Amino acid sequence: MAHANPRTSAGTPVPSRATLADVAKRAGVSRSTASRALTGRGYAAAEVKARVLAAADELGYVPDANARSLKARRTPTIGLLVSDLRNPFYAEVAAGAGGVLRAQGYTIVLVDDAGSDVEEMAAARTFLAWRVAGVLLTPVSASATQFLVRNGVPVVEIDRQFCRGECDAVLVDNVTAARELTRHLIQLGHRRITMITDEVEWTTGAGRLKGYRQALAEIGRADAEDAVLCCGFDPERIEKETSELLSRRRRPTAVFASNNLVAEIVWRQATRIGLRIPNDLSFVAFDDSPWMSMVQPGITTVAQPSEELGARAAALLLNRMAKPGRPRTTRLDCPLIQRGSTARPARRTRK
Amino acid sequence: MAHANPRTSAGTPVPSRATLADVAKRAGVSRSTASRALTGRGYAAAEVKARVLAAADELGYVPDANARSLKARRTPTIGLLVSDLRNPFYAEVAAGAGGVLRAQGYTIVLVDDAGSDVEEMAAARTFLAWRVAGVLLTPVSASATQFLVRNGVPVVEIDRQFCRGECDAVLVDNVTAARELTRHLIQLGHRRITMITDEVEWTTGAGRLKGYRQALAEIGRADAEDAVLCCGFDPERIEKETSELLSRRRRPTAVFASNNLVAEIVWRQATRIGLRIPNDLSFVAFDDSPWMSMVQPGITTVAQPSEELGARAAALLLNRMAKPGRPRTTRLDCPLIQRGSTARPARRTRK
DNA sequence: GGTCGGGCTGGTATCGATTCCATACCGACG
DNA sequence: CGTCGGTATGGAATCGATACCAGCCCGACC
Repeated sequence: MAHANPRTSAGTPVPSRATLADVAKRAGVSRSTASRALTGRGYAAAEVKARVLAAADELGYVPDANARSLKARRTPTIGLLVSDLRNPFYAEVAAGAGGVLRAQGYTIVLVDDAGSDVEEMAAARTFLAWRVAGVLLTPVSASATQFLVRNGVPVVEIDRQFCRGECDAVLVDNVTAARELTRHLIQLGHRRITMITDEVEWTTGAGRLKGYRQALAEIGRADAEDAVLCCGFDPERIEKETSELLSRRRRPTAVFASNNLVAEIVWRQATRIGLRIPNDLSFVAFDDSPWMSMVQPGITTVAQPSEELGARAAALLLNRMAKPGRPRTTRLDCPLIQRGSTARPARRTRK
Repeated sequence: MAHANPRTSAGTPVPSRATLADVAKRAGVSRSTASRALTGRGYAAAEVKARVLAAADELGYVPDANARSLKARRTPTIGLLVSDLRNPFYAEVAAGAGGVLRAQGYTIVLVDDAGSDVEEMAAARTFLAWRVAGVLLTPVSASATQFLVRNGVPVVEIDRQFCRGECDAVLVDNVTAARELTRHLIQLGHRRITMITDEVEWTTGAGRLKGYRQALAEIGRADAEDAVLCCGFDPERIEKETSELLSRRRRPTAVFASNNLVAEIVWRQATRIGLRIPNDLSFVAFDDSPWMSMVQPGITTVAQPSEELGARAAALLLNRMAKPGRPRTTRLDCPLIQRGSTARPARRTRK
């Protein structure tokens, strides 16, 4: 249903607060004058201005943002849609964006869509209803973005891209980073490298897969398609398939986890099974996460500049709101961080 | 300045979108009828209703939340104020609250105040301006809460409490949990246990300190006040003082980190110095964090039910909005999670 | 002295949705 | 036949802030 009324809220109406009219009356001027005195737009005699300001202070007047937005048909508000706040990656993206936006006087309306495209679409409707000035999102489908763009809302896709050419995007260079990471393993002498990933369809999964393949192609191993373990998003399934993979007699000498969630599961399984890293298994991950620098040995990763991703996206959005133009895609680099989880493969794997 | 105009937003007004009047005209009815047909309040003939619904769909009508809120003088929106989204604790609180609120049709306005009371107060003004139906916050001072309460906004304090008796709160039982944690160390035979904390003034720091002291008092060691290292919030200072403490000849046999931030720093210093946990040093922390179950050995902690903290606070807020009443404080338990970071103290420390 | 223009103020329409009220129609019933 | 109750609809006021416009005063300048 397209217009199910968004739950007309609960509770009682807020207790009446001072309005502009109250301030005006107390200062003995008209609403127009009070407005001018408070906003500083238009003429207001210094003496009158002081009186109005004083009246406002005494009444604890706080202008009603809804009324203001209604009249202005524009709100100093940005919609922010992420997939899962509990994942440090998204939390940092949100923090990065929040810093920039708050500094510019914008308020954030936050929605966590739990990775569901239905929730994502619902959030898009909410944003539109609030007439937000722009939207930042880590998309899980194309539809929400398209819906917003069609309705004239500036949108910036973050981390993943579903609507290339239709809106701005701030991504990381998944291909290059994944290639570097894989090359690193290859240089150490690894040949049986399995990539474990949840998906290979989105720009993230696809890009990382591509980089991984490129590196393998450089040593003539492009055909090793069976070396990719794509498990979907269900943690239990990832757990099961990983465990199965690592328990094989002829298991890979190195694994490449495609993001921090997968990495955590893989690492736990490897540890549980008793594989010593890096002696028995080299381990790399895409997307640095706090624990990766704390476990022993530390995990070799490419670090996504997650906070910067959010900050850049916010800056780009503000720019785009100021002056429309052709959509641009920004791609940030992910530095390779070498820690102790990678080493030469053990000799026993030689045939 | 009380009324600095909240940056009158940037950018151009949103492109005009379909309004209720457009829908009404298209369906050949009045705005009143269209409104009744869409909201379902009041009479509307089935045939007319269908026509209005169709018109709305065709026009892609999305009701303006600002206009609606203005008229209703109430918005289905909750303000959420946390100290640092990058800290998993706050991220989880936010996620927990978000789940409950979204399910009830509420939208979240999020502010991250970076632990600053100035930002906190600014956020309170923003919330008031938006006429939010209620506010959830992890306070860093009393003023924002008091300001909101005085203005009739239902508030729930989370994790910390500055306004006891003035508003609801959802906390954890800091005293009991800290006592349990300390007792655990004592039972293992530790006598020189240092608590490392950033603050001892807020209900969190104070409560944890109290529990720690209670446990020590049970074995007649209540006087060991010098055993508390209170370092403030600056990471470098915590680092320096911790490092100094752990490098002493006669260092404690166990340390108790008062939260996950402090714990991370302490743990890193201990590791850097080369102390083996738990052989050279037993280590416990308040506030479980993902890395604590991944490092070897895992860290013994009391786990704050952070997500539940958020969810319960949200539920409590909704309740309070529905029917006002005396403020209530809910206290959740923190289960002790024993991992490998605690053991009997080494014999060398006997005198 | 009359006109001009700048400083300043208040009245009023407006943003979009909701809601109260007046009106109108219909069948049923006294 | 007149009236009543229930269904249905449109007109108009309202929420709070803003902005346009008309109009005022006053000094300056021709």
